[in-house]
Amino acid sequence: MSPYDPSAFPPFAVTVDLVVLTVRRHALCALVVRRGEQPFQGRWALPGGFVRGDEDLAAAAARELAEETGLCAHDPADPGLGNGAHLEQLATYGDPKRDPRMRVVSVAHLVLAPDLPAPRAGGDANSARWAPVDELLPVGDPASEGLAFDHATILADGVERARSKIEYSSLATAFCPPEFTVGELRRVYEAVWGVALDPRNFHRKVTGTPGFLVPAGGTTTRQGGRPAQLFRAGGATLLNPPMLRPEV
Amino acid sequence: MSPYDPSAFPPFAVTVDLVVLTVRRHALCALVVRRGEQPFQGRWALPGGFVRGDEDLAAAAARELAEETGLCAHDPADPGLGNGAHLEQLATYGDPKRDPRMRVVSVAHLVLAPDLPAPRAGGDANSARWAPVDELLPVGDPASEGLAFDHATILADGVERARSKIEYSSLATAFCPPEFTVGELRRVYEAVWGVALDPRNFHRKVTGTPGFLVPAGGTTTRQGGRPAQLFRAGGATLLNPPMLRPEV
DNA sequence: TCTGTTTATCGTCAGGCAGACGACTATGAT
DNA sequence: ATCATAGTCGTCTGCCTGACGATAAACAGA
Repeated sequence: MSPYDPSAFPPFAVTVDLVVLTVRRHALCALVVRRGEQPFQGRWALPGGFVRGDEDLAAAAARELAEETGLCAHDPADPGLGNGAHLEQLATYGDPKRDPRMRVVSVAHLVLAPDLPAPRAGGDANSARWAPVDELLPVGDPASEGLAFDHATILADGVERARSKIEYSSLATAFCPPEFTVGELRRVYEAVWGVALDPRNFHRKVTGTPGFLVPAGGTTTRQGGRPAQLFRAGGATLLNPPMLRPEV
Repeated sequence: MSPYDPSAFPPFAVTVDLVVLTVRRHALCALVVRRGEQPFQGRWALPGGFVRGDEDLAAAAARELAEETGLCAHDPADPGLGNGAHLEQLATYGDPKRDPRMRVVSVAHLVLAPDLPAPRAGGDANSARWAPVDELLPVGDPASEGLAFDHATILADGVERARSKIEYSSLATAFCPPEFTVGELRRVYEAVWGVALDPRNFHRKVTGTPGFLVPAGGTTTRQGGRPAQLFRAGGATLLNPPMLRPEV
């Protein structure tokens, strides 16, 4: 490797793309924005943008997230609360032909957020929306007429990461408001995995895992039925033994 | 986002860095090369290099791997055998100050390889070696006088990925030669996790998991003691239920 | 007010799996 | 022959999970 002569390496553009997931009305949804320019003009795409010259990758992702949703990203290292969403790096996509205009390497990030009011994208309500991932990812069709660029692949990878990670971590609480009931948490698992879980066994599992949930000292009846105890996410981040995703 | 005016985004250099892990003499080892130039001249670093202008990220990683070790990377999508090592993307590191000379974004990849003969790095036997990861990662000291750049962090992330991934996948077989015994596989787990496992329970677990191991139809006594049956890695990639890493 | 519906929560029971560990087998070394 | 080393098969016990019965506490409507 020779000294850093600018002609010794090809120049790349580096972007961040965001897979922002939430649970709305019992469905796992992703944030998508409508493209206003070529290529893929008019098509839906994942939010994202260029990394600035003096900016860390995670900072760029957090900035884009704030610009698109107003969410304050929550550094995993910082256990501060608030309305912070979970943000983590997902993977990097750098196929030479993924953008027809130039060489772009995109560092995708995964964001898990509680259910939010309608997204705001530059004030234009028509240019950003929450879409159920099932609509964005038609079965077995990673390159269909869906999302722009390779964003269907990125979204699929993000969804798979979320599905597997809630198995062995307490990350599902990132989809919930600060205080939530066991039933609300169960509906998160059901929406993300697309399965029905036994309420009694789920209750036993989550309340029996030390450090997973801490009582918040109140009840709510916002789901109807008998009032349910309110909990906050506990300090435990790793679930051992994991919550098993039901087989096919 | 304006049209792609080259002045609208800062130029980046994109590199791949490799965390190449193997098990030698009961210890988890990583491949490191000695830097011949500034900065960090004379220090050990992870192998890596620039991504070419028309090259995919995985292809760049496979090319660097072949250049450094002669190993043929093994695309996870292609279940072909041979001496192919497992290669997967690890994470991307893009702190603006991680390279003092310029803005470099590095896409780290993880390689798991069976024990190899001594590495060859441009014919200079003194410029590349297998080092036990315990020596490269002094306890609680991610920024010590060890590896160059942020490579200690990258290595730590790669080791942690390997440690957790052999729990729920059959990836540990990537550390073994094409035919291996249950005991050899167990010693892989013991080296990667740094624990002792019960040979009887381990044998029951791996032979009882359908699709994990297939008999290769022979025995060997290369480890001493009673001859052991030889196995090949089966088709199953996911271990369910996982192999549990013992608690502290 | 009574009754049905909804959701939450507690209990019971059987099967499966993991950890601890005993027993036996088949090699090579001394 | 004896020992040391590894491999392989079993047993037992405790824990966890899945299936599911039963009870509790709210609301809606007759």
